[in-house]
Amino acid sequence: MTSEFAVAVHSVVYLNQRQITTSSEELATNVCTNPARIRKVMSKLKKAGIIETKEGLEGGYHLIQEPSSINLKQICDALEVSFVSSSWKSGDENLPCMVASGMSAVMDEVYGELNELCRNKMEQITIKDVQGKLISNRLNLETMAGDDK
Amino acid sequence: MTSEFAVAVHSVVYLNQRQITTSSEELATNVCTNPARIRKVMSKLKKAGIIETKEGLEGGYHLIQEPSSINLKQICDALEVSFVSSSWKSGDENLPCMVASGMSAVMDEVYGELNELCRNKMEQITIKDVQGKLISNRLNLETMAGDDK
DNA sequence: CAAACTGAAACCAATATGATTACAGATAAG
DNA sequence: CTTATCTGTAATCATATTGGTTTCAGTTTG
Repeated sequence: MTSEFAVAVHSVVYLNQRQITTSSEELATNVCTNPARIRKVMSKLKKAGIIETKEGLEGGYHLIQEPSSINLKQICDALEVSFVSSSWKSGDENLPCMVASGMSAVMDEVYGELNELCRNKMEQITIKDVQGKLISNRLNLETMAGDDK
Repeated sequence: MTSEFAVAVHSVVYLNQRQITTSSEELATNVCTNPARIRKVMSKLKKAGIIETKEGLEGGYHLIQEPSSINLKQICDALEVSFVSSSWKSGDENLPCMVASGMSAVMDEVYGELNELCRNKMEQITIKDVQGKLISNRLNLETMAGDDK
């Protein structure tokens, strides 16, 4: 699976924390990738109405939705992410054997179902939830460190 | 995602249809891949107790479970398949920013949950079900062809 | 023991993924 | 109205992942 989804979620969380218009370069530094990739991903989020962009001097990206109303399904749909898929196909449509000619279609159906399942799960997680996970992970880490003393 | 899972499911369905000990070469021809890959996948299914192998002359693979009692979770567990995952990580653990340092762990958690979801779904589909899908797809195709006349 | 198979590893080729570079178009500051 | 700074987008390059090929030791049967 491509990691555009991670880039997008990370960027949105960062934008939510910054609260001000942020350039692709600053985002790239935080995400640890390059500005062009950030721009490619963010332009899709813009088309989906999740963020707004501003070109020119002092331009960049900013959120236009509340973190509690943005869910991860909106993001994966905006990017047309496929969580489960495979480009390699087993068998061959033209072989005179039901198994050889039909299995790849059946597997595609299976992958499609799994993908739907994932998308539905993503609908239940918001950016606010992700921020919550970040914070609780951070607290756990600090607690662990404390235990060492 | 790697396509070992497709190779395994395809092979098991074929074994179920053949009912006799089948060589890696015959399986490779049906799956459209090479015998070495078949052997690599099948040796894992053997360790999981799904198939039996026979070395030497007239050797090969055969099922040792009923198609209705083999589910796809058994197969993906045998292969240690990860349906949803990403090797690329956003951010960097060492950056002094909660988002940059913590997002990749959060995304890994998310991917892990999705993977569990997929594995649970796979538990509900048996090899017999897959064979059923194959047959119904085949029937649909024939019906479509009939409509054309 | 000879033939036909699996098991496993090393190596090669093709494909997919991310990085880099470049440039046109937009916008704000002066 | 010109310049600097930003996005949007595409082309190209580098690297990583994935699947294919080859090889050989070990097993089993005739």
